[in-house]
Amino acid sequence: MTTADETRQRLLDAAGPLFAEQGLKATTVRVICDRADMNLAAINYHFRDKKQLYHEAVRHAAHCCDARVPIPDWPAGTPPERKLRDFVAMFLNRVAVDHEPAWHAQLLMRELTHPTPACAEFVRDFVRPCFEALSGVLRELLPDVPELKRRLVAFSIVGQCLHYRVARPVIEHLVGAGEFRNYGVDLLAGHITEFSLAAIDRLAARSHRKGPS
Amino acid sequence: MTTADETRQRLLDAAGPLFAEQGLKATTVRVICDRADMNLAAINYHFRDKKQLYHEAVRHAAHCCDARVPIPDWPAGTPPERKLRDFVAMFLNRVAVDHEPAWHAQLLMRELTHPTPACAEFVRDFVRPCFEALSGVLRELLPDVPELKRRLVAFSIVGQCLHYRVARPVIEHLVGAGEFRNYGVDLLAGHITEFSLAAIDRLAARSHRKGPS
DNA sequence: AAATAGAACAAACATTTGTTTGAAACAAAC
DNA sequence: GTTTGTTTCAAACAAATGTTTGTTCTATTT
Repeated sequence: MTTADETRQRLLDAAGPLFAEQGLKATTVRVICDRADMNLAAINYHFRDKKQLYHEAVRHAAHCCDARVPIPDWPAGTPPERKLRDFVAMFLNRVAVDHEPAWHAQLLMRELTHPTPACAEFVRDFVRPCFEALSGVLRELLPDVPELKRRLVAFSIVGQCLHYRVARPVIEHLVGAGEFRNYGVDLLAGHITEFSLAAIDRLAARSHRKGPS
Repeated sequence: MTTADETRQRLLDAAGPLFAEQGLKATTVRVICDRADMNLAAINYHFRDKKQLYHEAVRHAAHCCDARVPIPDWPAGTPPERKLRDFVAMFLNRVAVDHEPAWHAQLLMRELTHPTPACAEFVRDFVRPCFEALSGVLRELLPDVPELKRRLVAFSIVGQCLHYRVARPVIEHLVGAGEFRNYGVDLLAGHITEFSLAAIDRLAARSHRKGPS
């Protein structure tokens, strides 16, 4: 039965942007159904209730995000500097830049900053694999650095990337919408990679001077 | 009349944590008044309506944040590296670490990520002065770097700091609440300053090699 | 063609929500 | 002690909200 799945999709596509912008509680089922051109009872029929629809929207967003911008799988021998650049570009493509539909990344950011019960699954299936990939690259770049320090480096990198999504409205307000339009993925990825590699190089040099443990 | 101001404060203190955690729409006036041990009509009497109370809560949070952790005013001749370290520590103290009451920083972060009509004032009085202070320091550290590039460096720095507030729930989930407790202001400020100064040094060297414009 | 199961729909339901109202309590000024 | 202006309070109001219900429509099966 394809019609039921289509309806579910229509509801998800209508609810997604609203959930992403206003959150679960502030979004009403009436507005969702209006936008989806569906009857008011559709949500309770096709999903159990509003909460369940929200949960499925998060799952759907994570799945699409993952499928569209997969975590790179590098051939053996790829230099770790190259891997870092790829990772940053991938990460920016996931969260910072607006693909259509834009609500996927927005809803995931909401889950990051204001977790709901859907967050545990979101971290397990979406955040952690991403974080592990970066940790692997950093283990290559900073083999002799303690685990705690390496984590801080990882957070420095994802923090730089996420900032352009998380604080986007304020950044636009700050530098003007005109300049913000120049912040494409290539520019940002180039800057963040360069910035981070410089710092990593110095850390590596220092830890090497102190000697590998 | 001190009693009216006290009542306003009681309402603000009760509403603040709720607004910070759930946002304007998801927080009900009944819960606020319950927590403040006040009559249901108190909000509409002392503030015009719920929106106004929210707006005042943001204003109050920004004011307290500013007063408790002021932007440093360095004596002439302070080395810019030292200024950067001070700025990072100040910024982390403002947003990353929990002072009591914790809702001040949380509510401001909500305004950052999900702006309301209160945002314009928030950016003008709170965000921009902070950003200008950092820009000044960076002009000293990177005098020969184009404005755009310097802005990206600024965002890299505040992005690193903000990440520990914005993504705190997920970071805790990721590294465990035990390790997260180690992330004190000193540790984070040290790391972020070191990380950023390394990158800045390389940028300065490169721009100097190309020659000042 | 009749029967059946899945989907859509309008209407209604019980709560919840922000706000208003008019009276009561209170404190200060005359 | 009365008056005046301010603050508190219980009750009520209208609008909005998530969910349920019983019916109608539709397409597939028998």
